[in-house]
Amino acid sequence: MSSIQDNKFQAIISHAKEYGFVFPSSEIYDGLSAVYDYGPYGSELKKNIRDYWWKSMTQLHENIVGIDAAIFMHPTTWKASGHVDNFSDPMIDNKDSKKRYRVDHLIEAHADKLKEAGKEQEAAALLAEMERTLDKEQDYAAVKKLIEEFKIVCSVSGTANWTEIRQFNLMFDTKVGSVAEEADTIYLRPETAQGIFVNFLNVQKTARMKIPFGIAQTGKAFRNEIVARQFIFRMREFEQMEMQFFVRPGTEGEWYKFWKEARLQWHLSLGLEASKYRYHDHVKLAHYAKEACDIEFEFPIGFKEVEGIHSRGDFDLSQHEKFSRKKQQYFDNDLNEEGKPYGNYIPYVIETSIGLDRMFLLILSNSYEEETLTKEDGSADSRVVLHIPAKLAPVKLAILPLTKKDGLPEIAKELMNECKQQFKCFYEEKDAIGKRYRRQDAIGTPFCVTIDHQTKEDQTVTIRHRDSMTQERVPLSKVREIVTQAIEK
RNA sequence: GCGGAAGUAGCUCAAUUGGUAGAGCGAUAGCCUUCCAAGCUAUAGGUUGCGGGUUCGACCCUCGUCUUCCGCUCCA
Repeated sequence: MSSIQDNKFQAIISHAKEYGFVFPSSEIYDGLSAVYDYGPYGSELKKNIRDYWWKSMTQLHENIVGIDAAIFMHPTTWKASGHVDNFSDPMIDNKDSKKRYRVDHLIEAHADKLKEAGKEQEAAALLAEMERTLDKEQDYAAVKKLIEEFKIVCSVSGTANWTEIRQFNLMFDTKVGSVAEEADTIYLRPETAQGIFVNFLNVQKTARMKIPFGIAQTGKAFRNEIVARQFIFRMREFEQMEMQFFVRPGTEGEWYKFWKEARLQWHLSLGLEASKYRYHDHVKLAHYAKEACDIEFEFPIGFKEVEGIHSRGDFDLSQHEKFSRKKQQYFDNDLNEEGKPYGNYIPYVIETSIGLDRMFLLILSNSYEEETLTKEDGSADSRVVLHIPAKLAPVKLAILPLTKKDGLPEIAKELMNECKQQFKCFYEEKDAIGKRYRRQDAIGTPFCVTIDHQTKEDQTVTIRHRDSMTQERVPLSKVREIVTQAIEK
């Protein structure tokens, strides 16, 4: 990462705070690491991105419906999904090499060494002891002792200078039940997907969906990241926009291809440059995946994942069928080549999963520009402008009377009342007009309308375009239509 | 988690060898009525990150602590 890009990223973070897009969480208490709050303009932008996604999924696709599942889910959900077992391993660090190990891997590797050296009994004893202390009792002090007794050393530093054993748990947990002792531990969901899977049949039956069909959901998810940095790119609390698409087994390949292409098109539909996007196909796949790729975008901090498309097979539904003992099958009435119904099966799933906060950062960082201008008298000038796509901009139209006298504010307020029904407007009569334009540039408002003395004579106003800074004279009565057209484009 | 650097007004920065904090911008109110920031007046805003120590006296020296940034480590 170059220092220029680095500075740009810092500038964007500062701008986001200064203009009410993103604040560090709990800032007056020195902040909370890897958690951020969205301010007045940030929450508008975020909502607009979410709405645009939601509409493109559930309104433009007749075979996709939405749900809003709870963040709390039955704890068994996460056993079924693999999150409990696969992502909560005890870890230990070697203080000299700074290398971090999964404790079970470290001990198993040592046992293998013992076996190679012909000390079968010792190896067996070690593994048995690990099973008792680590897996059954989860007595980390005893496991640490075990490591010391067997003089297990780090393969890099060769020392046995270990930290305490710590559990790096992906999931946050909390207690359900008002009486503490009787309370059960439940988890804050680490992904929204499982809320869709456990409701698969509810949705399919009540909305009378036929395969292939999709279920979309947006919502918060929580992950205990080991290192959380890079602003809102990696947060402990974040929002996902996910769509799980259920298909007949055997057709997953073509649907994976379809969604891989369709999702990139969605990004490009916002007018973002294709050259800033690329696919990253996964070679090493997660435990649930058959095929997977990321859509990456060139952020100021380099190419980073914004969205993932995964072919999950029937892993999730099969797991839930196994753990819940409830059939998760779909009866397919369509006829196969032999003229018979396809019959019962567990559908395969193609997942599209995009991080709303990452999309927000994408829009923000890609929109940000420090422009150098030349004034009419030849002197240098500058402005900071956010080229946010009009349909996503927090404020669509600023209504500015040139002066606050002579009846201009009255006309402006009339226009305000007309337009605010339709889209977000901002009214301001203070300060020089140039200064007001700059303030709107800084929050990405695509249009400014100025009411002047001529307006009183011929009912026209100047409309000023953010990106080009050009102005045109238009009838007052056309303003609402012009803005509406631009944001629906 | 480890190593390095930094914390003074919303932002950018001042404050002579230690002598109880200032400016510009920004904000707010008013003046001016002007189509692309930086005209005039006034006002608000700081236990100098926090806590201890040294000192007659600490933004300044010292110790601890917290936070942020950079690098390493980890990452579904």
